[in-house]
Amino acid sequence: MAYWLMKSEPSVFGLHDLERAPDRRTHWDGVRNYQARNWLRDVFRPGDLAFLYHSNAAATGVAAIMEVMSEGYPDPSAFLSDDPHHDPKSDPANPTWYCVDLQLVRPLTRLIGLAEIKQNPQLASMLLVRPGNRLSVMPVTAEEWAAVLAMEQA
DNA sequence: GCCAACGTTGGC
DNA sequence: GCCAACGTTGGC
Repeated sequence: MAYWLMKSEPSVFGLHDLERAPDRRTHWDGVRNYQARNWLRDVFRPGDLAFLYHSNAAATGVAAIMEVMSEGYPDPSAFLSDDPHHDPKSDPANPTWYCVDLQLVRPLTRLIGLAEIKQNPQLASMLLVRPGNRLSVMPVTAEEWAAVLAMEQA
């Protein structure tokens, strides 16, 4: 079982939206980065857990825990001409982009802020805090996962 | 809103 | 295949 971190701008889709979604479940579509695509397509498995991370917001940080509910499958938004994530170069017969389904497990009792995460020596090597990292989907180690959750009580 | 850092594109 | 220009991400 693997752990992941998924970034989303709360003004576009955040914890609030996930809590209101049917079954508190969503299609995590629109990822347009090849490294992230490879993980979604090849590595994500049902039962994996993922942090929901709020990016580009007044308060950035880890907001919730989600569970992976599907294997990776072709991202339908790539084929919709009126979708903001439309990619005319993606061939439905050989899709470029993949997505997964995620379900809310629970919100964290408080937002674990990026600044706190950067200050935690246990999380110094977390991909999230690597300078210039622009991945919107990234793996989290079991140790990092536990260290973030330990901060929830602080 | 600024801007640094990065991935992608496209000319050659 | 190189690499400069461009667009995007995302913290601040």
